[in-house]
Amino acid sequence: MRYSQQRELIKEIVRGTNCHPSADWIFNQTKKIIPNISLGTVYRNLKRLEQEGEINAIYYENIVRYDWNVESHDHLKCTECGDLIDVRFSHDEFKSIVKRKYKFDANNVEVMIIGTCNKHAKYRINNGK
Amino acid sequence: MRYSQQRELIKEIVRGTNCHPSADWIFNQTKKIIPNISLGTVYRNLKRLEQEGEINAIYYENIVRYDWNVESHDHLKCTECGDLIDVRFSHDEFKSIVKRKYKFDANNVEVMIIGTCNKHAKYRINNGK
DNA sequence: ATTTAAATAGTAATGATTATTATTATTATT
DNA sequence: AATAATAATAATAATCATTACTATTTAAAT
Repeated sequence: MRYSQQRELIKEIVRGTNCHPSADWIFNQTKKIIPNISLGTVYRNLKRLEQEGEINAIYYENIVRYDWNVESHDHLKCTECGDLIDVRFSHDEFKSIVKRKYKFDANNVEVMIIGTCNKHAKYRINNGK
Repeated sequence: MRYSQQRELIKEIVRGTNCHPSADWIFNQTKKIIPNISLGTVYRNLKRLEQEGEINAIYYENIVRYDWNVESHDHLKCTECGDLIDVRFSHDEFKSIVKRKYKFDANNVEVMIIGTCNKHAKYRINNGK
């Protein structure tokens, strides 16, 4: 694969944030450095980087989000602020259950936990200092 | 809510299949009965039926799929044929872990297991009769 | 039967993503 | 270093799922 400064920048941006950004957010960041970069370039390179295992893609709802964390992991999605939070569960039990009961060969398990994160707790208990 | 034959038909169609259909598939089925039904009507009613808990929506990738099964459950997605298969796991452990470690209140857990279903097994072992 | 408002059909608009194409830039070759 | 070959880009159009809009129809209350 041939070098391109656009692709390097895109990779750097994804690796430099914990916010699980969308293509559009990444596009806006890249424009600050390369003002005439094209949105198609961002999409093409994100897909490419994902295929090569350089970054991770999260497919949930109608938007693809990207993640520098390429290790197998799961997410908490807060319905109040939309944030995604990385978590890690073992999937071995799921894999062995579906193999045994359904003869289904699992490559990947994606767990999305929907709820509200600690920023939005309604009733805080004051335990004193 | 006022009666409409369109909505009744849509509900019947979703409840009458195990194929986790998209809005477009449902639209094509309804057209066989009500030829001039509108795609917007299908989308509007699917959303409505979901909000009322009459049917279930599955948000994965860039398409919404519907399911008559409104009990909490999970899915196996076959990358060969695209089929979704219903499975049921307990989510209690996940919920208690994220509550304890992240102070995250989980309402819902969605597990999607990606792999290949038994229809596509390459090497069948013949154990004899 | 008349009225009222909810629901529809038909169509336009939106938002995310992908495809197309002429131009530009990287890398290999002379 | 100049040239050639071709991969990658910018700019734009197209696509696909979904939502919004609006005039008309229809269920149901009076």
